[in-house]
Amino acid sequence: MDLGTRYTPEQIEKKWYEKWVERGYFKPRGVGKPFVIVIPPPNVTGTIHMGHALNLTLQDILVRFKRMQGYDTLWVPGEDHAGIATQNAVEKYLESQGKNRHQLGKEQFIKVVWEWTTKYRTYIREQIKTLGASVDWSRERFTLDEGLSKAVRKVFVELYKKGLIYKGKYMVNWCPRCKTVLSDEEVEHEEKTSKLYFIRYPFVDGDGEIVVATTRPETMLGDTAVAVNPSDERYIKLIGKKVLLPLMNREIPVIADQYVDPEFGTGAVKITPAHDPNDFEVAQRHNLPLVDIFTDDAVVNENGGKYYGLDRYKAREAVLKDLEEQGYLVKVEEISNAIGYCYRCENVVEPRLMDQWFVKMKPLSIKAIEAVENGEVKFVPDRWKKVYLHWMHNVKDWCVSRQLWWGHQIPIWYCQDCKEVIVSEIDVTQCPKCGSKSLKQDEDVLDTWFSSALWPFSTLGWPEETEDLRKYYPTTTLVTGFDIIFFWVARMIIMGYQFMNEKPFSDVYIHQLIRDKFGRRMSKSLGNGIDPIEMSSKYGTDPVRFTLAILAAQGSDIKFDERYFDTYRKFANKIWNATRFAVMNLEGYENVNLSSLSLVDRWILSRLAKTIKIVTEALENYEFNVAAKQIYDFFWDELCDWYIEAVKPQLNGSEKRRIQNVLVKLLDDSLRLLHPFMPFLSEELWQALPIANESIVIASWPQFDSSLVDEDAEKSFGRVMNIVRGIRNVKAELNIPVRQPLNVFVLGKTLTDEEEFYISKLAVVDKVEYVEFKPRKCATAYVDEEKQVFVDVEGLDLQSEIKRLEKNISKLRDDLDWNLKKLSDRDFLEHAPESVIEECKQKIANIEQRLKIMRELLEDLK
RNA sequence: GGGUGCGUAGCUCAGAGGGAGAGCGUCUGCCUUACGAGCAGAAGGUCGUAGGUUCGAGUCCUGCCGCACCCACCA
Repeated sequence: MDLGTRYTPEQIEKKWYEKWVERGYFKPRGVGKPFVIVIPPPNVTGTIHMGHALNLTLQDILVRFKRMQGYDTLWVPGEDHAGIATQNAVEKYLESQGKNRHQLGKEQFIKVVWEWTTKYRTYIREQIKTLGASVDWSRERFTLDEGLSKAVRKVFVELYKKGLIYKGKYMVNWCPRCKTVLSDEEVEHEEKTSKLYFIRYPFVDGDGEIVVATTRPETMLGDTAVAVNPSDERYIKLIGKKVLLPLMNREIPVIADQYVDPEFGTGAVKITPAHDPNDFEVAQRHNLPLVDIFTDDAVVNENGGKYYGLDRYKAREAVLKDLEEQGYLVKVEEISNAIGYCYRCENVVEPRLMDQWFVKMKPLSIKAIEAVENGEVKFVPDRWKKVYLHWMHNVKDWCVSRQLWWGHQIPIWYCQDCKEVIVSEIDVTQCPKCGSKSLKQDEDVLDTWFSSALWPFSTLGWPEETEDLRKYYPTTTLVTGFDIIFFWVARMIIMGYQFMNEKPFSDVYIHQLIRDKFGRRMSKSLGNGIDPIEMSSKYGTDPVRFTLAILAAQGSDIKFDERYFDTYRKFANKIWNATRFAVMNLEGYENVNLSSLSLVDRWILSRLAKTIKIVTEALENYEFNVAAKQIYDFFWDELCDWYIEAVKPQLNGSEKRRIQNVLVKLLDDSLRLLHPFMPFLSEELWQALPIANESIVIASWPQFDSSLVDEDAEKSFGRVMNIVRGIRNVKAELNIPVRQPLNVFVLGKTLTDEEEFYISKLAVVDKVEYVEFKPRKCATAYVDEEKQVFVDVEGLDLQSEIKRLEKNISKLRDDLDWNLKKLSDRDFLEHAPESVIEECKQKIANIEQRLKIMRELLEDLK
C-alpha cells in the first residue's frame, strides 16, 4: 500500500464504515460474555451536537474495546420521537410556511411530523455513521415504532390495573406556549430579581386595611382570601374579618394558616387558589372557592372583570396602573425569587389546576433505591449516586399526560353512554359494560420520557419474549450526561425492576456536559455551538473522537475550544507518518519470532507492555482520558522520538530483520490500542502492515505480557536518554548546531557498547573516548555516581560553563539539603516506612557523590 | 434554604499522601534517511486563602473568599 506524506482523513474515512457494516462486524457474535449498550436515543428534532458526539464516542470506545476483548457485543441504536420538542420544531417549520397545526388538523399534522421524523432519522443515522459508531443497524428502534408502542400500552395498562397510574385534579405546570402540562422535571427554575408589590386590602367595615405582598399582582383577580399566621400577634384580632378585594369589589375573608411566614413581606398573604400550589393547599384546608382567571394561553378570562382578554403581563401592567391610581399600591421592593420556565420553549410556566394522569412513584421507587444503595446498579463517578438517591427519596408523582398530538396516545377509552372508563392494550370499539359503540379515546398523549423509560427492554423486543431479550437483558453499561439522570436514568431503573424484575444495566457512566470556551452551555440561541460533523470534515473524525476522549476526565463539564482538535489531528498525522516510515522500510519482511533483542528493543517492548496494561485498566475503569493520554505519550514520545530515532541508523544493516519485526509488533499493538479511539486511521494503517488480516475491528485486544517487562533495559536506556539530553543541552546552550558531531569523553565505569552506540547516534557524537582523568576545557554533559560525560567544545567559553555548573550545583545542593533535613528528623525516621527512608538515603549518597564531582569540576575550571 | 463540583504555568486542563505534569502560547536553534501538522533545547508555578491532621499535604479535614451547577412550594 502506498501511504502519502500526509494524513488525509476524508480519503480514509469514507471507505471503511460501509465495509464494516456489510461484513456484519457490528452485530453480536452470539458467543462469549455479552456486553450490551443501548444508545441514548437522539431526538428527531434536528442534528447531532457536540454532546452527542462525546456520548457516542465514549460508547463506541467501550464497545470496540470489548469487541476486541472477545465479548459478545451489542450496541442498539435508535431515535426518540421527543414529544414536545419535535412538535415544537414542526410547528415552527409550519409557521415559516405561514401555517399552523390547527389549520392542518390533527391527522394531517401528525402526517407532517412523520415525514419530518423520517427525514431527520435519516440525517441522524448518517451523522452517527460519520462518527464511526459501531452500532448494530439491524436492530435500530424508534420510540414510536410498533413494537415500542405495544410496550408502552402494556406498561400503562399494567400500572393502571395495579393502581399505580391514576387520573386526578391537581396543581400542575402549564406551558401557555406549548399548551400542555409538564412534569416537575420539565420546569427549569431560574433565580431572578423580581418586584414585590405591597397592596392595600381595605376591610369591608371600613375599619382600616391589611397590606399583602405579592410578586404577581395580576393574580389578585382570582383571590379568595387573605391569610396570616395564627400566632402572629399583629393580625390575631383581624382573623375572620372580611376585606374588599380592590379592583374586583369582591368580599374575601382573612383566614389563619400555618403556611404563612410572619417574617416575610407584611406577614399577610393573598390567596389565589387556582394559580399557586401553596395557595391551593391553603384553600383546600379552608374550603375556599377557586377562581380560575386564565385561559390556556395565559390570557385573562371572563373571571377577570375588566381585564378580560389581556395576557398575563399586560394584565399585570393594567392592574398595577389601576392599583396605583386608586391608591392601593403601598410600595414596591426588589426581591430575588425562582421563576419556572418550560425546558422546551423557555416561556414562564403557569401553575394551573387540572385533571391529569399521574404515575404513583413512591411504591415504584423502593426497588430503584435499594438497587443503587446496594450497588447492583453502579454510578461512575459515584458521586452521582447521591444525586440520584436524593431525588428518588423525595420523588413525587409523575404527571405523564400531555396535551400534544405527537406521541403515544393514552390507551383509555370513555364510554359516551354509560361513562365507563376502559383501559386496554388494543383499540376498543365497543363498551364492555353497556355495549355502546360510542367510545372516545383519551385525547392526551404520554410524556415522551414514558417510552424512554422502557428503552433498555423495549428495544430488545419486550413484551415479546425474544431471543435478544433473553440473551442481552440486562444491558451492561449506560453512558449518558447528568442532565438526564432524573428524566431518564431514574425512570429506566424503576421500569426495569417493575417489568423485567431486574436492573436495566449494571453501570451508569455519567460523562460531562460540553460547554463553550467561556463555560456557557452550547445553544442555538447563543450561536456558540460547535457542530461535530463540521469538525469531523475539517479535522477528521478520528482526531475529533480522540480529542473528546482525552478531555473526558471525570469532572462535571468540558470547556471546549476548537483548537483542541488541531493538537490531535497532528497526533493522527504523527501516527500516519510513523507507520509510513515503518512500511517504507519493510522490504522483504518475514514474520519471524522476536529474538536476540537489542537494548532499545527491550526498552520499547517493556514500555509497550506497560502501556497495554495501563490502557486496558483505564478503559475498564472508564478513565478514557488516562487511556488516551497513555497512548499519546507512548506513541509520540517513546515510540517516535526515541525508538524510531534510535533504530534509524541500523535500518540498512544486518539488524534490519530484527528491527522490522519489532517495529511491526509495536505498530500492530499500538494500532490495536488506538482502534477504539481512532477506528478509521487504525484500520487504514493496520491494513498496510504485513501481519494484517481481515479487519482490525475484529482483531484481538493486546494482552499484557509480563515477560516483556524489562527493568534493566528501562534503566539502561533511561541513562542513555539522560546522557543524550545532556549532550544536546550542552550544544543548545553553547550555541553548537545539533548536527555538528563532537567528541565526547567518558570518565568512570565505561558504557556498554550498545549504550555508546545509541548515545553516539542520538546525540550526534563523532567519537566516544574513555579517559582516566577529567579532560580539560570540556563542557559537562552528564554526571552521576558511576559515569561522567563531557563534551569536547572547541573554544569553550569558560565563564558560561562555570555558570552552567554553578547553576547545577546550586540545584543539587538544594536537593541535598532537603533530603538531609528529612533524614535528620527523628519523627521521620520513626514513622516513615522503611522504603521511603531507604530511598532518601540512596538519594543523599547519590547527590553527595555527584556534588563532589561537580565541585571538583568547577574548581578545575577556575 | 439545602447539596455538588471547581479554583494547579500566560490560556485550557490532567494529577489525589513521599520534593509539580501535558497541550496550546512564548523564547533559542534546526532542510536531521517518516512527519515544519516536524525535530532539539529553554523560560515559566510559595497548586485560591487561613488553620488543622500527618514524620510528610496540590493530594485528607475544617473555616473563609471566588466561580459554576443541581435540588427546594416562602408569597
